Amino acid sequence: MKLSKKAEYALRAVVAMARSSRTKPVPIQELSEVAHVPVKFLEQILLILKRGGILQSKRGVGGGYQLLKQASHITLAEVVRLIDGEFVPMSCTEAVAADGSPGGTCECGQQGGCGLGRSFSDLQHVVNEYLESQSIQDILQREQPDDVLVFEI
Amino acid sequence: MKLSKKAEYALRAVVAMARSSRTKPVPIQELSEVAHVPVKFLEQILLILKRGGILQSKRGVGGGYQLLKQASHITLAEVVRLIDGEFVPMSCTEAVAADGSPGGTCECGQQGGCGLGRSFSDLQHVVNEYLESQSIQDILQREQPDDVLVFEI
DNA sequence: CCAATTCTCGATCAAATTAGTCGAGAATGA
DNA sequence: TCATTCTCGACTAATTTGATCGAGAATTGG
Repeated sequence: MKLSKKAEYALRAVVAMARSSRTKPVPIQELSEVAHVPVKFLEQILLILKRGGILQSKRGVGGGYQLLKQASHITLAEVVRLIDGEFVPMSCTEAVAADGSPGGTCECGQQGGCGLGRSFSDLQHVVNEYLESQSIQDILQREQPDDVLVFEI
Repeated sequence: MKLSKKAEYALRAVVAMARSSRTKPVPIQELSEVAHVPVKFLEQILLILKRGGILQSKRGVGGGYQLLKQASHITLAEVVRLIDGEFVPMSCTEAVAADGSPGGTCECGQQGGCGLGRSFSDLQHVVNEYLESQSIQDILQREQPDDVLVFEI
């Protein structure tokens, strides 16, 4: 019941990019150092974020990655969903439709959604709403200024 | 980012036991059928729940498992924590103390807790509070009476 | 005491997932 | 043309997950 390292690294990378006031692209190599993420692993991650419309890239000298949107318009949910997929706490939540109406049959054998499915479906919504509510900008504002590592400009 | 099958099965088993009005112990075999969980796997699970103080067992003919507490006094949190351990959404939340005071150094390199750690620590609390708030009795009340399978008495 | 029943428990196992690496290649700019 | 930097598919090692197996110990009924 936790984020994958990949998602955690993705968040770290996006936060690090948002922290920098630099307008030039950041090479993977440099981002890797600031965010404490293995280079080749970060490579994969940034590619996913790019395909997901969060970043843009530029090749060659002076190239690297840049945020495509403002930090205040990128939510935790967006990043996490791209990497780890939707948060689904257990199999039976899938049988419960958004409006609570009966869906398919749960793996547990009951039809129209079981009590556990309903309860965990509520949890799913609580979590999603929280992740949607938090932007990368919000994260920056909760950092302690004295301990933060920023790119050199 | 989801419960293990083990935790899901544990919840199903506890809910099934709570559903039954029977006062005699339920054998693993029977529980396995009602809860749709493989017998030998369920065996392991029930043992954990027993050691965790949720169930009691009795051997021999007429033996089986029984809830040790009322359904209204068993929370989802209790069951899930026994099987899957504490919900910790990411590594950096560990560096944030319960009161928000600076803890150790995150894996991300920052000291006194990073912004991500603080935000996910909040999520952790939201989730824990939800799971603590929901009892097995609450789950029973959300079942649809017509579709539920109960033990024969 | 014997046999059937039922829990106990450690070992083992296959498949899936996770975390991370490698190396070749394509685009870009100087 | 060369250095730089992203692109991308393949690969691997370790871990976790989801089970299964089999021997054994307790309990009850006869």
